[in-house]
Amino acid sequence: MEDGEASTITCLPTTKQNPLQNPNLLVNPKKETKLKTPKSTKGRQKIEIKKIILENRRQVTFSKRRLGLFKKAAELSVLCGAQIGIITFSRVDRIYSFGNVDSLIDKYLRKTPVMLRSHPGGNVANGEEDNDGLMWWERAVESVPEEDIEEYKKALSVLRENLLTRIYQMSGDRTVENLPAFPNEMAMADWKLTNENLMARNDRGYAGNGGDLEFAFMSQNGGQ
Amino acid sequence: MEDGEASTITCLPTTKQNPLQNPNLLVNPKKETKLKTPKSTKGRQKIEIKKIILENRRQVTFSKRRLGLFKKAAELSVLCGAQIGIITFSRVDRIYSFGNVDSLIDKYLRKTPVMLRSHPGGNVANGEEDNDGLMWWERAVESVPEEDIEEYKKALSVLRENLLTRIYQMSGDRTVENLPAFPNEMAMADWKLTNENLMARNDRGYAGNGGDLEFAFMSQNGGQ
DNA sequence: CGCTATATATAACG
DNA sequence: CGTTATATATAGCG
Repeated sequence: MEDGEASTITCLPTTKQNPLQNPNLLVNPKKETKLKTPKSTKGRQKIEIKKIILENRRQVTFSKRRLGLFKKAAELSVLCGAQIGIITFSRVDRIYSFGNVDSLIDKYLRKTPVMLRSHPGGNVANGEEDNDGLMWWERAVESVPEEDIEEYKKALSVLRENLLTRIYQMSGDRTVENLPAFPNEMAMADWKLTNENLMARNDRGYAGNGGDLEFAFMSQNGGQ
Repeated sequence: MEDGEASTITCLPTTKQNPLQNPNLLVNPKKETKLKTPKSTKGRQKIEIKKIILENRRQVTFSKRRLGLFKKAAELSVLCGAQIGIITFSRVDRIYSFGNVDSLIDKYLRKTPVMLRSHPGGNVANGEEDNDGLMWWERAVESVPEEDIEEYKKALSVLRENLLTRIYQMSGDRTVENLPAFPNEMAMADWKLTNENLMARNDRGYAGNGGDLEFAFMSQNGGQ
């Protein structure tokens, strides 16, 4: 990324011309005797996407790629005006995050059906706002009337439980697109196949699947 | 945008013969008429990391890059055994997530210092476990003794408040490396350094819908 | 969506 | 951490 020149189209040979060509390349690449290839490095080698064993090497890779990932995220974020958040836990539980994680988490949780399910008997979709148009979980704890505190406690508990449940409910990866309904176990462990159709479909499309949509905090965007 | 600086092929390859030159270029290095070798495509063009205006184009880019991002994440996840979660909200609030988001969110929230700070007077670092080695916020709400319920409520409230605060406190990106206890701002600076104003609008006002609060707690690294 | 020509990301190696 | 040689990701287009 750190190119130094904003080269637009200029009158240059379309192909890379490199003044700093490698010696051996300048020579006739064809016939070669035992002249050793002075290639300074082997360059980027193809690697298999399997867990890197060497602790050390893995660490390095983690650093590099994490940075790369974040960079990509940043670009995507600005190119398309999207909000992106990334949370990463290294093996030692060190947290590396990117973006307004907190904000996104909140947004995510709100849109996630799980929370709704936790609601102590009530249909949020019906708009069961009590106070200032805020949903029960949005209200400050203090505002919860004493008589409802029991329910509130229960709700919180269930919420956490549900969350945890869902956690173990799936492992591998998951690429779920939006959720008018419940996150469907979908494609996960696909990319394990190879780095081919890693996350393939999943995009666009499953709007009325399960149909067990019980929550409706859906965004009001119409959209595009 | 389509534009084109059509003035592309006006120049001749100034280079001396590059042995590895593109075939079509090899054919006629000289001024050419309209012989069919128009290079099927212009190939990947360098783009500026600025918000893409054309709705259509942006959509395409979003799809492609999102996929790429997720793929990278998947690879990183496997290569180094790290847990990665990505949440993405498109402009229209469509959620695209990758990984065990729920799990990570939970983990994230638990490790967040904010929560610790929210503890009604207590130093978690000291290991103030009450019940089964669980921290107060890990215990089911029901397990909170009646006499502590007030404190508990208060704590929850503060927690929420802190979260909210932190949300607005920062924008753009942040790469915080977590610590067992309190977080410490760091890497972010470097990141930003390397990538100039890459990110800028990770967060736009989505304040129009009555409450975009989020969880966030402080960013205590006051020290730093 | 699939292609192609390039822009980028990075595995190896000081 | 900086370099180098390659493996990948993708912008532009049909």
